[in-house]
Amino acid sequence: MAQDKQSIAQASAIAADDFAPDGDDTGRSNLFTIGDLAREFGVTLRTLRFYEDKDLITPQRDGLNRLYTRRDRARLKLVLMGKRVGFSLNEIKDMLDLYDLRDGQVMQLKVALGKFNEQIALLERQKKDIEQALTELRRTVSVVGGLLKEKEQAAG
Amino acid sequence: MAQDKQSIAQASAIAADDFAPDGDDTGRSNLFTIGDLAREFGVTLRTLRFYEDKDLITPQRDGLNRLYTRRDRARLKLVLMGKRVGFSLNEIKDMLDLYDLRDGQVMQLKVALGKFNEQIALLERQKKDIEQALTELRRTVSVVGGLLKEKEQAAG
DNA sequence: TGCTTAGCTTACGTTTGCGTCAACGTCCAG
DNA sequence: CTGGACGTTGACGCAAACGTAAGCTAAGCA
Repeated sequence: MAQDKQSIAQASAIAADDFAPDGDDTGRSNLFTIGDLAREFGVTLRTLRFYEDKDLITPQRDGLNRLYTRRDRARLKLVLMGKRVGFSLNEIKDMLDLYDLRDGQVMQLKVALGKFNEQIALLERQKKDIEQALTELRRTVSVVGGLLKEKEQAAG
Repeated sequence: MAQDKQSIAQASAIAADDFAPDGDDTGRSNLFTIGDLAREFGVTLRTLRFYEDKDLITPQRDGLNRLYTRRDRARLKLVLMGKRVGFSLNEIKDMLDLYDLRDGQVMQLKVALGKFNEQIALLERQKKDIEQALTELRRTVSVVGGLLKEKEQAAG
């Protein structure tokens, strides 16, 4: 089953800002090390490298060392949000790529909106499945519980 | 995400009978071929062989061909029910093995009951996770939807 | 100089549940 | 004799997301 363990950690919500054309890169602390981001978002270094390998985030380099910009950080935020709501990394990549095309902004937002709605439908189905499973389990528990009572009385 | 596709097909409910000491094997049609069971339960041959490989079901042989008894059939039923409610094949195997020990019947039923309740708790957690994801997605949809309206108005 | 911290790359391992060939054997109807 | 239907045993493939070494580098500091 999915949605397993640690659904804890960073659940930094998405803001309209995260969908802005290009995060204002004129602040001060604009560069992060891999460790910085890992700590901030509660992921491992391996994870960040993995995401890079999958072209989800593409930090610059200072020699060999990775340097993440605010834009990278924003992307990571979107990736993690995507994961939380059940998208696969591939789906997330598709959306981010689409976003990068920037063919007018509107198109991509519409596409994303579509995927979000699909995902909502999917999650609702899963929720139903789980509810059915719960129903069956509870019924079974009562059946088995009944048997147990009998047995214990008989043996008691 | 789990609970994916085909949650359709055979959802033959569990009855108290399925937990009986040993299915009365004195009826007539007591032997089934692999194809029989596959059709009856809507699984593939591959699946049944796979279950055998995992020691979930251990049919006899007629030469090379598998022959399933009513007991095997009952086990299969339990396996599929276990799957429906989210147990892994390993967990299911553990329970079936335990069941086979038959150290007094009561003990195993108690253990199973415990696992069922754990699973109920797990599913409830997953349900909550999904609900949270849904909440976040819906919020995001409204945010993105808002952005879209703005953009479309601006662009006319 | 030696330790610690932080980072790097490469690459195999893990888990779950089968799908999908490949290459044959067997038996029955036509 | 031939073509299906039904069955058999391997055995590789896959998807997802990293974990987990192994082995190396470079900087900082005590």
